[in-house]
Amino acid sequence: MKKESKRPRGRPQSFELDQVLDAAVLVFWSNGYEGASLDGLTKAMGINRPSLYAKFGNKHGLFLAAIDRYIETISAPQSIPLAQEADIRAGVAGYFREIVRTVTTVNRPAGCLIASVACEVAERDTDVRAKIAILLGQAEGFIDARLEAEGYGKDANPDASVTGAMVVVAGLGFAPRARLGASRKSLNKIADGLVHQFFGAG
Amino acid sequence: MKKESKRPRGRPQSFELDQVLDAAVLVFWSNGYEGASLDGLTKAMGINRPSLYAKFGNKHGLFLAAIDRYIETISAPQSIPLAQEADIRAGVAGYFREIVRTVTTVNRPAGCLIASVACEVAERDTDVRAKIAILLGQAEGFIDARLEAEGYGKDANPDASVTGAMVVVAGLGFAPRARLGASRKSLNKIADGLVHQFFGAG
DNA sequence: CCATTATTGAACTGATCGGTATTTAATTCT
DNA sequence: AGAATTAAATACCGATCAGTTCAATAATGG
Repeated sequence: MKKESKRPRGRPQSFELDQVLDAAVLVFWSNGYEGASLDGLTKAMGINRPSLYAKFGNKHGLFLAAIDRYIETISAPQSIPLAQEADIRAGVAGYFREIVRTVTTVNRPAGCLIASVACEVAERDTDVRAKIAILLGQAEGFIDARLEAEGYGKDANPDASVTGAMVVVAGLGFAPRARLGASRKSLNKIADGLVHQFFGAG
Repeated sequence: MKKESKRPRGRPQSFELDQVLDAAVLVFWSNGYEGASLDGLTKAMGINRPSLYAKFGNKHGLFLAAIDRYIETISAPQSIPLAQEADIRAGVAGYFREIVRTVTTVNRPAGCLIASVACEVAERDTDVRAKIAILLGQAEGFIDARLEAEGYGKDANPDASVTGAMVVVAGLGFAPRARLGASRKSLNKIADGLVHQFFGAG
């Protein structure tokens, strides 16, 4: 039998990891990577610099951890409809709707930490580039697998294996549009229009 | 009669405005706004700080001028097919092809100064946000106008007036995907697939 | 030659940058 | 109680940031 989690020896950590990461996510999301200062980060996270460095190594490590947290709490839920809706058409529709919802949620930065910030930084940060490329590749593969399982679009498109990539690229476009101030309503119309073009009147 | 542009009195300016702006474009394109330092900018532009400040006021003014230069030299040519191709289908196909070409040109930063950098900065820079929002609005309007003139898609889509916005959003997705390392070939397949979905087999 | 305008390069500003060293506080173990 | 351990808090580090000033110099027109 394992004894239940024993508390470590020294002074207990006074902050919740996920909680301070959520705060860091917001700062990076709004200010970008270089635009986010350690003062701003520590202030928002409610911890001191040494605690931050003990936990995450440096600013870059914190950024990577924040990206993981964002993927876990925000990106992954966007993909749930892809797996759970009855067919791939409804799945992509839900996927787009979730994206639109997150990129236009008020009292939060517009756009998407991945599409708006991480993809910008990816040009000069190979860690970030690799991480996000894998994430998008998974989404594409998942869509293509369901398409194949449903026998969908094989005849409707010159190359059926490109549909997942098409959906992902189109999905990436919502974030910059939202960052310029597009309304949720207008983006939802675009989302519905895209689904209509991809999968027909349904 | 006006006399032809008389040269000013003193020492002539030793740099070409467009030339130093092209250099600034590359620095911002690769490093982002906050990631671009005045040292890096002046070095790449080949001018000194006082010359830069005399010409552009400050870093932000230089960024706005660089965006204008980018629009003039790179974004605007992308839209030429929209006006010059025989029909809107070929126009959008050329538009996507041009976007893919620019976001994957080697020996230059990946992605797009507008979609990758300016849209990120737009979250905290109202000047940039307004400038880019107008630019995209024009592209959408132009596409919708041609669609209406050609009577295209009115019946194929729940709301014909959304097609321009759909095309622009999808077009915005190429830049982040390229920034993650997508090849020109793969993006061209996506571009062709999108045109196929939007306008049929053609 | 003179007046005018621009370039140059360096020095310099105060602020802020990312990152640390040091001390103090809170806890467990012996 | 006291030693050991871990984290928090303050203050601090050198470097770099955007932006400015200044004096010297260079190129033009009048």
